[in-house]
Amino acid sequence: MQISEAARRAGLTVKTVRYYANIGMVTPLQDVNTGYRVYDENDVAKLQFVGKARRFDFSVEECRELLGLYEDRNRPSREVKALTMKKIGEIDARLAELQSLKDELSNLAASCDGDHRSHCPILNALSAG
Amino acid sequence: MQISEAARRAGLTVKTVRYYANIGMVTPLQDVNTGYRVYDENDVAKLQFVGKARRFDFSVEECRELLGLYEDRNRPSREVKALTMKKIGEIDARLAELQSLKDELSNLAASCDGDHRSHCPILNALSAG
DNA sequence: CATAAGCCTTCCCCCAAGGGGAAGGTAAAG
DNA sequence: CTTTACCTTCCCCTTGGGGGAAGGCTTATG
Repeated sequence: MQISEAARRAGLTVKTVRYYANIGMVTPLQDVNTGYRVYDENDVAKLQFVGKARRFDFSVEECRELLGLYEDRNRPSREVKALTMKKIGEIDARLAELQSLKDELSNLAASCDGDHRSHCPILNALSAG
Repeated sequence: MQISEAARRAGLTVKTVRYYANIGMVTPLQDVNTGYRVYDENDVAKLQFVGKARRFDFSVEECRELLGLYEDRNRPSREVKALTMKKIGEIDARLAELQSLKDELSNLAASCDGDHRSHCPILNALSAG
């Protein structure tokens, strides 16, 4: 099939699929005459896999790694789990960071009247050394 | 003072301070002879303000807006509060998204033995349509 | 036959928010 | 006089593609 159908079936944009081909992540055959990329079922499966992993916040490089593990029928599940746990750790760290930011901003917002007057504890806090 | 001292006092890198000058956010005077940027106390205060707002996850454009409000002695505190509430909303949305991702990944990780064998529910989930 | 539609290709610039480093000017100190 | 430590501009790099130009292919229609 052509790239647009592969993209549609994987739930990705054509640009994205072409990008994955360019970086060597999902590499279809290429028609010698037309230069068109030709995707098969296996390519579509890989595209879906990567799309899903991306939605799980795995980076493109991590997706490449997962894809390698996915294609290696004999890899230990340990490796996949380790990558997943690492990602969970990163998400945890980001959650804590964002929660802390939210708490501080909430405190500031609560202390600001938010009316027509100019007095503003938020700006005061931002400008305090 | 020169840019390195301004950067040091604001807790920013020289690159960052120069960048803020280039995009017109904190614009110091420039020595006609040497071409050196010359910062005064007010510039440093603005740099500190922006640095703090950036740490609160405000984008550079939002910082520019906050800085405008900060410099307008007569603006209603309503405007600042609105920007802050908007940012809190964005953080909330990201928190929910990350929490959901974490839950899903945690479920997957829990179902995977993570041993030397190749059976891996994580990969199976990623490859499932 | 001409041409328009609808695919496809490569190529280049764009985003945020700077980081890294080269090439070159300036100033103060030894 | 030269070293050292500043400073400047300029350009490429990052992530994960998006937007669009210029051009090639095939097919359908007038």
